Amino acid sequence: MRLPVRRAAEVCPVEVAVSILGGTWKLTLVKHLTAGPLRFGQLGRRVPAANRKTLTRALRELEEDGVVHRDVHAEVPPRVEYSLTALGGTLAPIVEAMDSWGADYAARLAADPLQGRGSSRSA
Amino acid sequence: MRLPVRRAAEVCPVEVAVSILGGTWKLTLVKHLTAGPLRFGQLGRRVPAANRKTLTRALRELEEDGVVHRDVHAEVPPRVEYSLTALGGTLAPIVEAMDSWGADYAARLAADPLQGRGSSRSA
DNA sequence: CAGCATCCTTTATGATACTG
DNA sequence: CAGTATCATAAAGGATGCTG
Repeated sequence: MRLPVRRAAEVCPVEVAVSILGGTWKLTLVKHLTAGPLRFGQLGRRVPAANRKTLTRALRELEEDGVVHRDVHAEVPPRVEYSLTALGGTLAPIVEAMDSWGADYAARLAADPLQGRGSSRSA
Repeated sequence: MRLPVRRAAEVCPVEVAVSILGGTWKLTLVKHLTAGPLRFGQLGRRVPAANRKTLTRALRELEEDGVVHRDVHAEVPPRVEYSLTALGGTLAPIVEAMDSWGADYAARLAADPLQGRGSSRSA
């Protein structure tokens, strides 16, 4: 459903960013990683609504897109640390802008529960 | 597939923004409307890759979410103008941030065509 | 012109259970 | 612990044709 990055690039630069970051949980994951590297389980506890498979897929795609680095430690039990790449670090302004906009939007919803469609899209 | 806004709000503010703006074409439409109101056909010509139905749906959802205003003129032939609401106008920083990030990303791709997955997601 | 109706395909996301 | 495998489902996005 999401545009391939190269095709998005032919349309509009914003669409490139959307195709890489638009997936559910992806920007939330990036946001949490902004504070520093986290293990798979730690990320999972920070985003309980996402199951392991979904989480794995999102992280793999972010990795393929060069946003996230995956560090597998050869230990038992396994330890896998995720961190932002240099490119991923450049997402900070986007994360901040969307975080504050989303917070404002949520505040409006709370103030006027009748506004917006709110439940027209499932999970 | 996309989270309902209210559920997203329980997870993370960034997820609220993603649920509203994450759909294909949506941020591109907002970007074009930043320059001023546009008619349906004008928007379509600016985003030729999206067909009428997809365009209509995206605009309706943006309208329901309070980002876009739809102005139907009682004329023949019909004239429908889309514009940003006040709330939609507050998206400018996000649009700018994602536009420049996407442009940088596309430039990297062009410089090193082997990087990224680029075609792992269809349209 | 700006849509809507219909039908279709893809795939994102999830539930659940198993494994090195 | 950090996954993978399998199966299921809804919904996003699209093609095409009709209409006030």
